[in-house]
Amino acid sequence: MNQTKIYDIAGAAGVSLATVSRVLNHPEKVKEATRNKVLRIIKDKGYKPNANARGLASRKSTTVAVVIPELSRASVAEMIQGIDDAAKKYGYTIRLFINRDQALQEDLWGEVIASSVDGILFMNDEMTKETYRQVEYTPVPVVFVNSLSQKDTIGSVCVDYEDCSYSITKEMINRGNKRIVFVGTEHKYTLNEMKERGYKRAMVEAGLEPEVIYSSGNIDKNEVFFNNYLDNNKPEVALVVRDSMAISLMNIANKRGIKVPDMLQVIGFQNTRYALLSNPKLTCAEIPIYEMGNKAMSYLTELMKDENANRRKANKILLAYDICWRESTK
Amino acid sequence: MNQTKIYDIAGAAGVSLATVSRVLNHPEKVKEATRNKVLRIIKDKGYKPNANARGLASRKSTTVAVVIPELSRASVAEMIQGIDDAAKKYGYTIRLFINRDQALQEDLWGEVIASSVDGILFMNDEMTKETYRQVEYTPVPVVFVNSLSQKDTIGSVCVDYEDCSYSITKEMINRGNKRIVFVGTEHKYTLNEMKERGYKRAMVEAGLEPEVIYSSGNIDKNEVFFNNYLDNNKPEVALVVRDSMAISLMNIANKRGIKVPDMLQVIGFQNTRYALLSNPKLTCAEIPIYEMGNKAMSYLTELMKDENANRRKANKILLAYDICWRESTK
DNA sequence: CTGAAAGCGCTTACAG
DNA sequence: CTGAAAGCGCTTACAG
Repeated sequence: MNQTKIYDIAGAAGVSLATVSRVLNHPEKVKEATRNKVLRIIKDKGYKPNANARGLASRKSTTVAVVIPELSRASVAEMIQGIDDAAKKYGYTIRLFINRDQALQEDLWGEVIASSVDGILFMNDEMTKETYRQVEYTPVPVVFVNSLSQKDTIGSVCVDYEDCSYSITKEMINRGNKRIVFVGTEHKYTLNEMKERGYKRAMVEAGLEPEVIYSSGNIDKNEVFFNNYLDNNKPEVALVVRDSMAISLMNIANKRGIKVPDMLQVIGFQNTRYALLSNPKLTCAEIPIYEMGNKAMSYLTELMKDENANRRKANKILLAYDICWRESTK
Repeated sequence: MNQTKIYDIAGAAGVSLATVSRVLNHPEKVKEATRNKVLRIIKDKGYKPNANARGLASRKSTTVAVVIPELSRASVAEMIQGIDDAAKKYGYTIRLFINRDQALQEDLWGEVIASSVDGILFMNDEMTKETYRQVEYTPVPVVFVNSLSQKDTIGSVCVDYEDCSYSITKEMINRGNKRIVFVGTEHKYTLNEMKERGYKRAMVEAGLEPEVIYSSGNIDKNEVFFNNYLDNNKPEVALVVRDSMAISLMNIANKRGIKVPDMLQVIGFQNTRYALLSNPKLTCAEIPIYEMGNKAMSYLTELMKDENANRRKANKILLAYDICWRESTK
């Protein structure tokens, strides 16, 4: 019930509490014999230093905040897995902040800062000027994950979605397809806009007419929307920003007798488990989500170690993507 | 850069820091005029109390640990969503601990306790004696989520999976089906065992032979396994513990020309988005995952308020489930 | 209703 | 290499 204190360890080891503290934080400053003795007692008693006291005294907490818009997306979960693995490696624990409501972002950010974390991993769907301002005033290092920073004072780890979208589009054009439609989301996301730009660039370069439609994230609405669209259109290829939407589209096409991939090819942008459970299996961009989280956390630990991090130019780390060709393309 | 301290507020308001502290923690003890003045200055300066100092002085941290086996399951994400909403309501923040490796659970638990959280929400796939022992020695309240506690000193919020499985099986028997197979996971999970028990009970009661097979969580392996199974078996109904496995099975059946639901009916146990994106759409148990997280967090706040919580008998809260009949059954 | 003071459990210059 | 002491930023009895 009563947790062991540093005093108890000091007492049992016959040293001062300063020495126990040093064993924990600067072991090289303690004579080996003393150190081993203290270490043994710490282990015996199962002593764990109180995190609050430690944080208060050292002005460090060895915890990082992970700020995400929501959790239910498969990609977010996998990213956090990557973050957590790196965090464990460097001895950090994670404090989760879910920012469901954009309007409340400023409040949330206040909470994050007050929680006295040593650094922040920030994933945000929409980067506004306000967001950048907030981040720049933050007293601890911040790294964007799965978003590209526009300021070179703020680091980010991302994938070049524009380039990815461009490549896929170009490849499909090279394969002889002409009518390629880009399916985005009604709601504007910074990342989806990158994809849209890449698509448009490839189409325009090839002298083809870009065709962009926007659908909802809701499955029922999607089905109505896609049915309507297919009533009047016969695209050869659909590039769909979200896997769930891509699968929805394939299901609708199938029901209408439009064979995938023979009559319509469909490509998604994430390699979630959905992609493998669909029938036919979805071709999609392979985004290294786990690595993104992992790299971002590693990078953040570097910044947290570096006193002058905030004055230095920040890195933009772009991870390589891949394309997973499967059954929904020919 | 330099955060405002409680001293700054006290200075600006012309009161002692004790008064500022009271405004924050026991506002009713402060005269209204003083309180309002202090509150205004707090707001003006954007003051947020340092969480570590607060935690140290009050021996409370207003943070709770959420311990989960992994994050990539859709159900876990949704549960955390529910937890987070309740946490926000009561002013708690969440600290996430991912317990990927059962063997390391004891270490993890040590970390959790050292992090000086006020309470713990614990989701665990396998409840061992060791686990119970750990939990009982924990100095703060613990609530199991999506697991049923066997001890009446430990509270839990769950669904009666056994009953759920029993009902579904019975319903399918009533509809005239005889050959009903239960598809579990190779790896043993406490929850899946509950489902298996319910299934068996219904079968035995009806004088039917229970038939249980175990498959892997891995999609590729599943496909091989299901193909093998269907080579030699013609079940009328498959009850599958995991949605992704259920969908895999449907896809395989489809490819083999086994029409779902005409020749084979498939039922899942979670209502994830997979269920809606499958073709045909999967019939499944509707487990109130979000509510589970939400209720568990609410219950935990009650326990955290109650000094004697650990001496009282704990609640077992069983949430109602539903069944979502869709296209994969007839 | 308010203030002065002790104390929460650590870390880290500063001496030695 | 080690100890005594100050201090981190709060909260909360205790007086008044």
